[in-house]
Amino acid sequence: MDVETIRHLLDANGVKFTTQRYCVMAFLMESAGHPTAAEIFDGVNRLDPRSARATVYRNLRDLVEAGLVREVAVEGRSARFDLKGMRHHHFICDRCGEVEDMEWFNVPQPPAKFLGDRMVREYEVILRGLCASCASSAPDRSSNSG
Amino acid sequence: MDVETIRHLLDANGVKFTTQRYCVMAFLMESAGHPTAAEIFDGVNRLDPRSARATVYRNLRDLVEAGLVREVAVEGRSARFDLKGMRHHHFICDRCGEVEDMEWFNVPQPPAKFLGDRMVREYEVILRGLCASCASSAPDRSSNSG
DNA sequence: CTCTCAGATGAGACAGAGTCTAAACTAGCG
DNA sequence: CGCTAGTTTAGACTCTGTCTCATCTGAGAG
Repeated sequence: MDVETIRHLLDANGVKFTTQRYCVMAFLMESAGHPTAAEIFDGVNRLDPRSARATVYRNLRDLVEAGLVREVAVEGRSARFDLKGMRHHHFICDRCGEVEDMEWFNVPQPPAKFLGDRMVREYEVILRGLCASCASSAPDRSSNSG
Repeated sequence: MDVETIRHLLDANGVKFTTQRYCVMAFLMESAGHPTAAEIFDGVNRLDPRSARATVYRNLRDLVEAGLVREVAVEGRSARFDLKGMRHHHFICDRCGEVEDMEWFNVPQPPAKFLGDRMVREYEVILRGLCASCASSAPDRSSNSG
């Protein structure tokens, strides 16, 4: 990914360009799935140890604040991150915890009477179940649940 | 809440009845919102210190497994729990992190072509924005819009 | 290029959430 | 009551995420 593209993205969103921020953005862009902060830290430093853990976390937060990155909350362990580009829904696998993007399909806005005085900024559909690979290898859950 | 009602609920879902599980269920039933594990631990022991922290966490997990309780993940905060009775969507406040139930409204199933081989167990809509009380006291965020 | 300063980084201590273990306990049954 | 499988306890432990402050860096000015 072109350094200048990322520089512009950061700049346009009022975030100062730094090597460390570049690395986080670049990693997120190359990354197919939804890496956790730990995976991002790891991935960024795999190339060359150049970001402290605190920095990765701080930058992730700044990038979320700036609207460039989305944080996906998943039941269980740690937060997962996602470049905020195209709108999409999320599918979360019950078994392996993988988060997959689902192509955006339109969902009716909730009826106004349900909303009351709330101000909706965004919404998405969360689907849960078994991802393709877990579904195909799904034995059963009844024998002994781990 | 009637002890026997909870006993039956647990029994019907293959979960052994214990005082500690009763307390968690009872607390969840009385609880209006979506307490965190820590709040549940706290609430249960406010009556009388009768559950270790590990027990509360384990029971919460067991209850989720058994399908009696739902876990709601919130970005950047600890998990919140919710008695799984009526189907509903969730509204998460950007500012205060509060999770509110939204009355269930129908959402079209995602087009099959998007699903591929995934097996959907359930789905819900997550709405994000400002809850009624944060919206009314919202100063401004508009000076630099994201 | 060099100077300068606001803002960013690094290292590691720290805090909070959640898990694990082994010994003791209890629900449910006969 | 006594048995047994499953549960609870206490607290150490792991992991995720945050904080501090000395040091460093990006980028504009000269």
